[in-house]
Amino acid sequence: MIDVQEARGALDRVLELTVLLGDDMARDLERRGLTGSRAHLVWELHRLGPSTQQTLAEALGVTPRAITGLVDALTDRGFVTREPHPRDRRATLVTFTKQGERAAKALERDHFQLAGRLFGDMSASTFHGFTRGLDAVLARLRELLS
Amino acid sequence: MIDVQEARGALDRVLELTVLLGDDMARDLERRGLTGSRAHLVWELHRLGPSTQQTLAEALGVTPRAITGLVDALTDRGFVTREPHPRDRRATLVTFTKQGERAAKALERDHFQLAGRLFGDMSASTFHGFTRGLDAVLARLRELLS
DNA sequence: TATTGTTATACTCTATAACTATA
DNA sequence: TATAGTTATAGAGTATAACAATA
Repeated sequence: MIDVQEARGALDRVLELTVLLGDDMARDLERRGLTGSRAHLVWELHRLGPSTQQTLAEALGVTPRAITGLVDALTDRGFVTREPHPRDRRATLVTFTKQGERAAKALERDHFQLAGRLFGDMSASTFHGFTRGLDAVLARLRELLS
Repeated sequence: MIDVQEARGALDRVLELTVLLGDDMARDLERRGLTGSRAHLVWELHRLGPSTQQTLAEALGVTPRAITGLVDALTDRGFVTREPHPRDRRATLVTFTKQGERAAKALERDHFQLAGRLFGDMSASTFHGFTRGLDAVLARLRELLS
């Protein structure tokens, strides 16, 4: 249905969007004293509550070893602590400090704010046209990757 | 105009799109023996023709030191060579080998193919609704980052 | 003096493999 | 035996700073 050149133009703009979005979010994270990977851990910990490093490894899709490094860095910077697991002495429960809690809530606020900035002023018809196409592309991509 | 929760849902799906797109492209690159950063250099070199490392540093938005590392890796793997600059003995011209040329063309083909897979089967109205919203979001984002 | 690309050093993120303590 | 998390080691990407060769 769609011309190849037109499709390519759309893909290029989608890729530009991913780059700019990454830049914008990295800017926020730097202000919060977080890198992308550390923020991802904070985000998931906020979603899951106090968690073992195994659980976090699965949530982030990285090895347990990578979690050790991220938790070390977040501990050094005062965002989280390692607490003993109440029923398994092999495991630790990664837990927010007050500062970590505040940072997680700030990420949440930044996220809402960004959503508002990107879409808040859009007309309903433009917005729904966009999300309709977006869902179609997402469905295609999930199919390609499965 | 748009509800905050709806906007957030759209942002989440855009972020999911960036992740899946990254996964899909990384899969192609691995097949070509390239990492993301090295492929980016190959892509720009294809666009620019034989270039100094300074030029590539500006094109990729990284420091000259990072280019040294990428060119070292691409040279070791047979994608590019460092040729003397004809008029400036300080500089080198990074130049494709036959293999590098083939890889660049393969990236181009993969790119078109991905565009076709994502958008090719889309109805014209869905496609144009999508690109209209996409352009609006891009414009917003450029504004935010400027 | 300024520029090109390098070496030196450091930080971040990631992986695999071997190991310790515990289950 | 299996699991949780560590140490050891390695590779990739990036940055700043000091330096050599050349402009």
